[in-house]
Amino acid sequence: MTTKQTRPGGRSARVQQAVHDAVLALLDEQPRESLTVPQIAARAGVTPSTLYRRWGNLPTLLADVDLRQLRPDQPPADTGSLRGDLESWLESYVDDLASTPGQAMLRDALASTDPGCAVRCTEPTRERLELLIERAHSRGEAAPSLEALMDGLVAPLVFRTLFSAERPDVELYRRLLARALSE
Amino acid sequence: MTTKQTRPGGRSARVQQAVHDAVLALLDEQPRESLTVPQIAARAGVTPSTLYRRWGNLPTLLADVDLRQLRPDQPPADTGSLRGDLESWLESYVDDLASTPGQAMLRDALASTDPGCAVRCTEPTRERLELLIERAHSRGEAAPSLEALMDGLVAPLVFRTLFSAERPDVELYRRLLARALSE
DNA sequence: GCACTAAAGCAATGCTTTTGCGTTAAACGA
DNA sequence: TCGTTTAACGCAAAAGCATTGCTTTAGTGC
Repeated sequence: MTTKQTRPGGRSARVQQAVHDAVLALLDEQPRESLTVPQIAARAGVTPSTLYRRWGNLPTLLADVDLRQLRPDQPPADTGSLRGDLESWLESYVDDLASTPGQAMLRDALASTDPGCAVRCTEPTRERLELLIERAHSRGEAAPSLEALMDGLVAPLVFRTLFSAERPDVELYRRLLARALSE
Repeated sequence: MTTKQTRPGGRSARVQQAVHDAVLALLDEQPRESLTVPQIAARAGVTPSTLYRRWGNLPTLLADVDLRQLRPDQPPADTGSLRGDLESWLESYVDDLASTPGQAMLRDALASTDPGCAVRCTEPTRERLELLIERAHSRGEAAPSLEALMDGLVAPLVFRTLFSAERPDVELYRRLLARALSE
């Protein structure tokens, strides 16, 4: 029995890098909606069929690029309290959600044929919140569980940006935060 | 100045009906993912260009059909208390969300190029919850606001079905309900 | 009825996606 | 280091989807 082999080295990696670069470069020149697979392929110096075989379709490809782009985020500022940490995190998180690329990423992750795409796309947020919770614990502060924060903060914010088209305002996330911290 | 005229009678209505029927019939025979616009057009006895001109694209069309299908719901049972009403509503709501067509509708509404699509798709839920709230008030019960229920119940459930692939279980929505009612 | 025009039909066109097959170059063992 | 194996890519043809200009049909109001 042979385990299914993969071959990530050399050429594959180069192609992936070229494609990612091409996507970012193109997104800098035109809106996401007018982006096409053949266009990306051309810019990356690759055949469209390569992209289709590796990613399957455009949303999956874009979600993958966005996801990788999302990572290199600086560690969140330590304000001395969980409430402060969450407040400062919320500010930038709401900005991300409301931004055009942020919304596009959510849409792409959900439109992807790969179900794991949507799951992965919330991973960075989970990790970030988990860090804040651990930090609170190490201070001796009581802190809600990760799930409580996801339900109480992230879910309402994401829900609104997806289904209501109005940007969450400061008052809203203060209210959500107050309620989440009374867990 | 002439107001923009529309012409909903006769033929237009017939085409719309035929298309809706075609979608439902086809969905009964094959998975949503293999559905195409030309296929629907053929079944409805209509040209594809008609569908493209009226709906723009497949997700918008499917979301429209689903939305119309969603309406004729029987009024929710009156259990005598808001908690009971919400519990029984939650049960069927979670079923809807977890079902394949339910998930497909969410995805289509979000994938649609018409932003209003996603908004409309939460309307039935809002109306339903508003009814339960009014009912509670007329009993003299205290009740959370509609927004509080959307944030505390709907948002976490939708978020999970979209981003976590695991079906919300009874324990979860009991917990959410308890918390929402302590508003 | 009659004129007006929104909405549908038709058909040509361009673009995207899929697929079969040959080629290239990682991965691995001798 | 070299040779073998095969995952991943390139190429090109074919299939299918989306778009558009023009024509025809049939609601709507007079």
